[in-house]
Amino acid sequence: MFAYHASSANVYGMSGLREQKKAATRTALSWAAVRLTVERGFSAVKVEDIAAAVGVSPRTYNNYFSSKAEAIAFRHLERSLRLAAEVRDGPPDEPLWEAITRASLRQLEPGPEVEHMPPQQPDEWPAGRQAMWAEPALQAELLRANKIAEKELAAAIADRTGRDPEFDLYSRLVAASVMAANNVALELSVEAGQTEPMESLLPRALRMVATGLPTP
Amino acid sequence: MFAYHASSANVYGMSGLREQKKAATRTALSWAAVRLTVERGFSAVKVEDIAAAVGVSPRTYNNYFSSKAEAIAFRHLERSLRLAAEVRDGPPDEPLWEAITRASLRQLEPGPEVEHMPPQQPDEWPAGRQAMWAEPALQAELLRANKIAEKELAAAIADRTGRDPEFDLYSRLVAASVMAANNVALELSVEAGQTEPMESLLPRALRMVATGLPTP
DNA sequence: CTCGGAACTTGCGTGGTACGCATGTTTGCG
DNA sequence: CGCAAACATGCGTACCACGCAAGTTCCGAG
Repeated sequence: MFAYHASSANVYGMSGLREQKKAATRTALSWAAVRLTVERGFSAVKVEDIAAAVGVSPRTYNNYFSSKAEAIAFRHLERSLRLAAEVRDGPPDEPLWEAITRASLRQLEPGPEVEHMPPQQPDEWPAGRQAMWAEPALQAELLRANKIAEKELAAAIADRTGRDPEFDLYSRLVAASVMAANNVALELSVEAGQTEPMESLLPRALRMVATGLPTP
Repeated sequence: MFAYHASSANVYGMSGLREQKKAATRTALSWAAVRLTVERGFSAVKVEDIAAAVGVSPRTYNNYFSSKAEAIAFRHLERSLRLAAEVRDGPPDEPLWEAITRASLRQLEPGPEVEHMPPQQPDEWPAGRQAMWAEPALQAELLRANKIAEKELAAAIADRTGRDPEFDLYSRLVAASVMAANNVALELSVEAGQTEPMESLLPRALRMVATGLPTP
C-alpha cells in the first residue's frame, strides 16, 4: 500500500538522485519478479531470488513491496495509471470518449522499460505468462491495481467534465466501464482463438459501453 | 482456489449429509472470520482464533480456505454468485436488463445466514466494516470474488441470448458493466454523505450503463 | 567544502501462514 | 454390517512480512 503510493509519486516527480535510484530499484525488482515468475512459476520463485537478481537484500525487497504478488502487479499498475494520466493530461477540448479511446490504445504500446527485455526462451514466454495470470494470488493483486487506477481515472474524468470527483455517479460509472472494456478486450485477445487485433477490438468495446448495451 | 470451486458446487447441489456438513462448516468459518475481523481488525485475528470460534482445528481451517482473506471474501463470493444464478434461473421471457436489475436488487436482501447475526456492539459494526474493506489484502480478494462471479454472469447472459459464452464480446461486456455498476453503487452508498438509497441508486446506475454513457 | 541530519539499506529476530504427509475417525453405500 | 472413500487432525517444514537497531549514503545549509 505504501509502496503503491510512493511509486505513483515517483512516476510524476522524481527530482533528486535519491528518488531516481529508488524508482530504478523498484522497477528492477518488479521486472525481475515478473521474469522469474514467468520462467519458473510463481511458487518456485522465492523472495530471496528476486532480491538476489537485482542485487539487494531480501529485507530491502520488503521495503519496496509488501508481498510477492505486489511486486509482480506493480508494472501492471504503472501501465493502468498511465491511462488515467493520459486522459487527465490530454488536450482539454478533445471529446471525452476520444480521449479515453486514445489513452486506452496508448496502453498497448510497450513502456520504456522493454529495452531490458531478457527473455532467454521467447517461445516459452506466452505459456509462462498465461500460467502467471492463472495464479489466484496474482489475479487478486492485479485486480486491485486496476481498481486503484480506476479511482484515478474517475478523478480525471470528473476534472474534465467539471464535477465533484467524490460523489459523482457518472464519473465513476464511466471509469469503471472503461476499465471493464479494457479488461474484457485484453482477456479476449489473450485467449487462444481470437483473431481480431486489439487495435480494433478495444475501440469497438469502448464504443459499445459508451453508446449503450441494449439487448441485441 | 479449490475452496472456491468446491463451494460453488455446494451452493447448488448438496445432497448427502456429508456435503451439508461441509457447507455448514465453511459458512461458519467464513462468518466467524468476518465477525472477528470487524470486531478486532484484520491483523489482530489469527487463523487459530477463527478455527477456535467454530470448533475445528487450525489445520482444518486451511482445508477449507487457503488464506485468511479468502475466508472473509467467501460470503461476498456467495452473494455475487447468487446474482448470476438469479439471472440464469429467472423467467426466460423476461427482458435481459429487467432480469439483471431484479437480480441485482435481490442481492441487497440479507442472505439466509443472518439469523446467526451476533454483533455484540451493533453501533461499532459500521466502523469495523469500513476498516475491513480498507485492508489491501481484503480488497484484492473481494475483487477476485467479483471476477469469478462476473464469469458466471457472462455465461448466464450468453445462455439467455443464445450466444457462445466463450468468445462473445457482448456477453462479457454486459457482465463486466453490470458488476461495475453494482460496485460503484455500493461504494457510493457506503461512503458517508450519500443519501440516496440503494433501491433507487442501483437501478439508476444499471440504466445508465444499459443505455450508454455519452458526455453530458 | 564540509558537516549534520534525513533517508535508505541491511541483518537479525519474531510471529504467523500455508501446506505436505501420515494417522485416526466419520460417512455413505453395497 | 463392513469396507472404501472422504474428512479431520497433529506434526513438521519452508516461507513470508515486518519491527527494531545499526551502519551507510545522500542532500543541502552554512
